[in-house]
Amino acid sequence: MSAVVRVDDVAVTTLVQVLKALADPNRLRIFDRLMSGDSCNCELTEQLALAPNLLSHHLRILRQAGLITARRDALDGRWIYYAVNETAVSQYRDALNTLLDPARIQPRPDLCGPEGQTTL
Amino acid sequence: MSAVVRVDDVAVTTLVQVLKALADPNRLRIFDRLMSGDSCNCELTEQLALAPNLLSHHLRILRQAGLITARRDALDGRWIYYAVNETAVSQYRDALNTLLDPARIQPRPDLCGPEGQTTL
DNA sequence: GTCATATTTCAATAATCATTGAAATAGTTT
DNA sequence: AAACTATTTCAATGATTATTGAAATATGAC
Repeated sequence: MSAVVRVDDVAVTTLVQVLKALADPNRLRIFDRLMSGDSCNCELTEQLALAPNLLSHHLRILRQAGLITARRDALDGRWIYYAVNETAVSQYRDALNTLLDPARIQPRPDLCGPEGQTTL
Repeated sequence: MSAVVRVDDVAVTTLVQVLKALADPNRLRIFDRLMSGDSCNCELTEQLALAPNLLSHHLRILRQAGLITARRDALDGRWIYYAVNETAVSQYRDALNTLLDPARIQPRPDLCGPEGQTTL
């Protein structure tokens, strides 16, 4: 029992998309900022010293990965607030926890090379 | 107290390198295979249906990110076994756990747009 | 030494992606 | 309506990177 857990079960494609979204210095900083609370494009533009259109590009990638969400200001619809998608983030956290779980590391006595034949 | 934790503290560059290393379908599968025990190039070539030199390329990136290690067969040095670097993986797991920790998500009443002015 | 094996490195191509500046969209104000 | 504002989309460029085939390295067998 306790079949070997493979990441294929957790959908490689989805996980790769999330990892790719975070595997960029600018996006990692954007995401980390959003963990400290919602923010709009203009605010991030100031804090991170990036062009608004570049911000918009990175925000879209984070959104397509499901990491963040967008909503318009209730009083002035020109502002768009970005926020961390808590449920998705928790889900991805669990997936990465499984992927990197040291308990999953298996011993390997039957190596394919000559060394693996010694105990046979 | 409880200063806002930023990922800058955990070295953005290192984390990006690790995320980049895993943000590829082939490398994610390679890493997941190695979680099931050490393996050599030839074995991965079969299992993943990739060219040996391509495997070698991806294995190097995983190694440069600190995720895996390499050692030669004790009896026949032509074989090279790759294995997950347990201490590094645990460390990266902790870092990602912090990055994606839902408890870090902060409320944001003072939004930069008009909506944030309502309660003032 | 030569030959065979496991793997890596090199060089080139193809694809992906970050960045930039200009134009377009959506919303507000007057 | 026009003028203004926040943001996005578009098109183009430059940089990175995955992939491929050929050559090189390293080790062991003869």
